[in-house]
Amino acid sequence: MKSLSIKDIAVKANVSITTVSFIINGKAKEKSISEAVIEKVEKIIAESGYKPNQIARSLRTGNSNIIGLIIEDISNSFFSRIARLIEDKAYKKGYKIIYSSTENSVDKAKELINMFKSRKVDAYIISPIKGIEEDIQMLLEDGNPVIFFDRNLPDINTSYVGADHFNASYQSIQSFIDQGKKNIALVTTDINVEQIVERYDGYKKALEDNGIKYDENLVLKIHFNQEESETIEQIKQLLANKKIDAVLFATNYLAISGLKVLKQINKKIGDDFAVIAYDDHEAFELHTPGISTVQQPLEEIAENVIKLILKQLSSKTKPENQQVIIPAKLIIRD
Amino acid sequence: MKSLSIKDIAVKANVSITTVSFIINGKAKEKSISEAVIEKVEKIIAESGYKPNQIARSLRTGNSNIIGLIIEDISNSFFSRIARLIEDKAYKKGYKIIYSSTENSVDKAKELINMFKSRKVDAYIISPIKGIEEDIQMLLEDGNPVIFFDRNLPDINTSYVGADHFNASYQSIQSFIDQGKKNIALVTTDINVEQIVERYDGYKKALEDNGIKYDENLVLKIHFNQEESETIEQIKQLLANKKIDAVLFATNYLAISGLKVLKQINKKIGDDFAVIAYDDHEAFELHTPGISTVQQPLEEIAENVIKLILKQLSSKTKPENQQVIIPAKLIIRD
DNA sequence: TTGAATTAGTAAAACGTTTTACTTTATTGC
DNA sequence: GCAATAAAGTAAAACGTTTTACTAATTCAA
Repeated sequence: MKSLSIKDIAVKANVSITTVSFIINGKAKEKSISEAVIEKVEKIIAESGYKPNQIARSLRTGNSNIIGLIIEDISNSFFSRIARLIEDKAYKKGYKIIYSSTENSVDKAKELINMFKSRKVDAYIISPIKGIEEDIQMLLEDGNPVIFFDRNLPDINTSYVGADHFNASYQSIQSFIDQGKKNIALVTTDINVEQIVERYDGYKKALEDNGIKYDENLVLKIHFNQEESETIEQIKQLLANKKIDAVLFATNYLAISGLKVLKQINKKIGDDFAVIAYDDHEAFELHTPGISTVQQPLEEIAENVIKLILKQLSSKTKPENQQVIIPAKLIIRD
Repeated sequence: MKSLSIKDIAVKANVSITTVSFIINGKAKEKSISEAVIEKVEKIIAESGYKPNQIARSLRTGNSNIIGLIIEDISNSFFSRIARLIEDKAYKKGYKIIYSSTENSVDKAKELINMFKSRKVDAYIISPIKGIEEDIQMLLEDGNPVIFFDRNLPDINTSYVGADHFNASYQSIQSFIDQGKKNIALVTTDINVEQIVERYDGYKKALEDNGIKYDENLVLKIHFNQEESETIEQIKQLLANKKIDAVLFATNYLAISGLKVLKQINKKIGDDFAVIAYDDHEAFELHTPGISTVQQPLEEIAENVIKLILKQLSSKTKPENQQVIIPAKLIIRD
């Protein structure tokens, strides 16, 4: 019933707790424990199915082999895919991931940080939101490895991995223009984070470079956690503007709402109306016609995040902060 | 730098550690600590930002306020949605969720169970796979609350929450037949779990009840973790059979592969060819025409799971096991 | 007035590890 | 033959809490 402790093993093997601990932690050689004792203890451990209590271990060592992952919403496929990739890669290095969603709420984000802190996670991987700068700053000051991905907070000085949102957005608009589009709309959110701003800047710059005047009526900023029905209503209104011949959606869920609108108002994507969505989604490939998307390099993002985190975890001194910007890929479908 | 401990607070307040502990845990009244001391200590705690070390707490109390959630794959939208719902609901009751994916690997599942065990999670919510019966049995014998959802293991005697897969499948086929379909295919997986078997049984029974002969050539069992390209190839082969006038896909990712095939071979869904997918997905609503689906009652499943778990956690004695079967909803789209 | 009960609080053990500093015995070098 | 070194192992402190059992001072009841 009661689970075994190291003491039980020590008693069974007739050695001290210390000895068992050394063996468990692979320090037997270095601490000169005899081959015979090692074997005996290992046999007993294997037979009894003893597993060290990680909580006691964490309490003593101060680290947990757990990395905390804070994202906006696990049910968004962008995040769930990246979470899965990060989980896989961390797992292979002996780290576990705990993840939790902020739902874009500053309060929830702060609570999560506190929860992770009091659980002594070894590192934090965060897709941050505005308003938690202070909390992050404290983590950094306490010497915790913190890495941002997908989004960055300009005021905070830490490593970041993300796609090149500015260029991806720029290229999307450029491709519209190359197709001869003149009235290009942008549906984005009012979340005030760098990556969203960059997408917006790329949109503006591409227009400007092509001598197209920026028209504020063509930009729709959706409030970040309103009901989808309201979003749909607003997009419908935007599209009532018949001049619009192309739309860039700045996130996949906005694009999905947008596609629902198109279906409702029976507007077809084709030669005279084009759409590009940011962040791929299974629905886009299946859609008829296929929806062109800016595909974020999920695999590379996850790879780099883990690489940077592990580097920090294994080095005593804090390595230089790095900003890894990975090009996104524009996938043209039809 | 170093984070505060209860001792620091005690020193600052000039009281004993015990007193601080009582106050933190809301036992001050009951332990007759004076109002003045309570206030003083609470003020110091608030000002210093002290947060109890949950690890030490867990070590001492033996519970963690964490519930472990084991699912097949967090990047599958069915699981990520349900995870999100469970997370939300648990969170409101003061429980945190740690989740991790098994990827349908028995080894990984066992490892996860061990990891959760050594981290002393208070309860386990599992979408189980065949092959982990023994491990689950051990958890149960040790008195851990364990609840299955989505899938059940017949040999294990514990609570379960899931949709009524048999009837959902039966109704889907019945609706095909009502539309006059005669050659109805089933694309399913070879995972040997109850819910998949039930979907298959529902298919067979509906055919039988309508006097249609079961034709084994119309049933395709996809190996559960093969490459998608292979799956697509196999579905393509199946659909080479021109007689087929309806297909039920037993999971959402199979349906997605199926839709990709339809797109490739340019086969249209319409009067003479119908499709129903199990488990809804954003892509199905957006698809033109809309894809009919069996919608699992995610909200209710999550609700019931949490309700049962919390009931077990709050009662000393283990409550009766319950099997909660919730009707699924067939959504006809076009 | 005294013994019991209440109030206000504390000391110390316990949870299960890791790790430091130590002991004892055997081996080596000269 | 003896000091120094190596080999094999252990006792006990520490990590930060909770909780049990205790003390001391005050109040109460008869």
